[in-house]
Amino acid sequence: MKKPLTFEITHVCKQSGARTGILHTPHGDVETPMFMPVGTQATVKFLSPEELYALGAGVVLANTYHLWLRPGEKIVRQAGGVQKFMNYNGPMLTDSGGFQVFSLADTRKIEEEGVTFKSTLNGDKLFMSPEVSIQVQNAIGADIMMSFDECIPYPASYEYAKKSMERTLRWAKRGKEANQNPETQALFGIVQGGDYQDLRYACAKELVDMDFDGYAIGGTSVGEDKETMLRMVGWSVDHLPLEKPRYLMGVGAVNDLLEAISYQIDMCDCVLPTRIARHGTLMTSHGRINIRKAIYKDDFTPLDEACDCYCCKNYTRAYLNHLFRCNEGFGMRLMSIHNIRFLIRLMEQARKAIKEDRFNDFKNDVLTNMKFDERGF
RNA sequence: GGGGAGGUAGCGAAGUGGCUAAACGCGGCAGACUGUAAAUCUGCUCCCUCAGGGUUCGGCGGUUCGAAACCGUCCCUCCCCA
Repeated sequence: MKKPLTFEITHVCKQSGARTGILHTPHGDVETPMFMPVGTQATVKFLSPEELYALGAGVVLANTYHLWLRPGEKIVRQAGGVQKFMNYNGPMLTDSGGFQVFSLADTRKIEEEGVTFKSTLNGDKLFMSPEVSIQVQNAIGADIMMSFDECIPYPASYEYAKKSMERTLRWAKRGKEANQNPETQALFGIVQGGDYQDLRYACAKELVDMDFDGYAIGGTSVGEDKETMLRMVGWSVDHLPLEKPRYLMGVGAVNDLLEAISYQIDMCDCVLPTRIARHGTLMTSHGRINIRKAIYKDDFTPLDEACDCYCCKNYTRAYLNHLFRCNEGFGMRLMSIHNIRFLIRLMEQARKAIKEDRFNDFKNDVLTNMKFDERGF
C-alpha cells in the first residue's frame, strides 16, 4: 500500500540524542523538528498564506470540530479540500476535535460511542465519534489527520485516566478502520494516560501495535507544571518507534519546545504565539515583552533586533505600541508574524545545532541568555 | 431680548435625602494566555502613613440628625426663537 507520509531521519545529535528529519507529505517536504502554526478556522488569524510561506511555516493546523460546525465539511470538500479552500499549498494537519473534548468540557458529554457536544455556535446537539471525526477529516483532506481522543484535564485520578485512555485506544482503532483515504492522508495515534507511567506506557504500546503513520503525545499543556509535563512526555515517548514522527501536541513555550526536542520530538503546534501576539505579548531574544506598556510608547527600536521577520525589519516598538492601543488589525498581523517567525527561527537554529552535535549547548544558551521565566516565553 | 436644557472622578454617563468614594462604558496602569468558543479574560484606576483615615459631585450660603441629590444666589455651557 502506498504511504501518505514518510519520515526520514537525517541526523542524530551526538551530544543530546535529538534528531533532525524530513517529513515527506503529499504537499511537500518539511524539515523537523518544527513548529506548526495553528489555523483553527482554516486561517492562521490575521495571516495570509503568502505570509505563512515567508515565515517558513512547514505544516499548518486546522481544526476538525470548528470546520465541521462552520462551514461544514461538505463545503470544504466541494472547495477541493482545505488547502484549496484557504489557498495554502503547504502541508496541513487537522486536529481531531479531541482537544474540544477538553476545552469545551462544560458543554459536552462523553460516552463509549462518542461525544455529544452542544454547538458553540447555536446550541444544536452534535455528536462526534471517532468515525465522524475521520469522515470529517477525510472531507477536509489535510495531509495528516489525528485520532479522535479524549484530552483529559490535569490532575486526573488514576481510575479516570485509565478508563479514558483505554477508551481513547478503542477510539483510535475505530478511527483507523473508518479512514477512507489511507494512501493519501496520514493518521496519527495519540498517547494519553495522564500523569501515570504505566498508563502512558500501555497506551503507547497499544498504539504502536495498531501501526499509525506517526504518534502524538496528548494531554499535556492542560495546566500541569513543567516538570509534570516533561515526565508525561518522557513516559509517552519511551515505547514509541524511533523511525516514526513524534508530535507533541499543544506545546509552544520556548523552553517546552527545546525540552521536547531533547525527547526526539519532531513536531509541535501551539496557539500560544498567535494568541499572545493578539494580546500584545511578544517573544524576543531577551525574553518576553508586553508591547502595550507605556515604556514602549517612544521606543523607536525594532521589537527584536536579532529577528529577521518583516515586523522587526520594518517597524518600531513605538509603532506597534500605537497600533495595539488603537486596536488596529495591522498590529495583530505584525505581532503574529513576529511570534510565529520567532518560534520557527528557534527551530531552524535548533536543527542547525543538532546537525552540529551541540544541541545541549544551544538549549542551555537559549534558556540562560533569553532570561525566560518559568512560563518559558 | 424671550424661552428651554444642563454643569458628577482624565473623558462620556448613571444616580435625585441615609444602603454613594459614587453604577456602567471609554481611556490609563498591570496581570494571565500552551492540539484557539480568546483582537479575549482578570485586577487596579480621588488623596494618604491604605483591614484605617482624609477630601469630593460648578462656586458660595442655607434647610436637615444626615445632601451629589432640597432651597437661595452667583458663575459657566449648550439649544430654540427674536
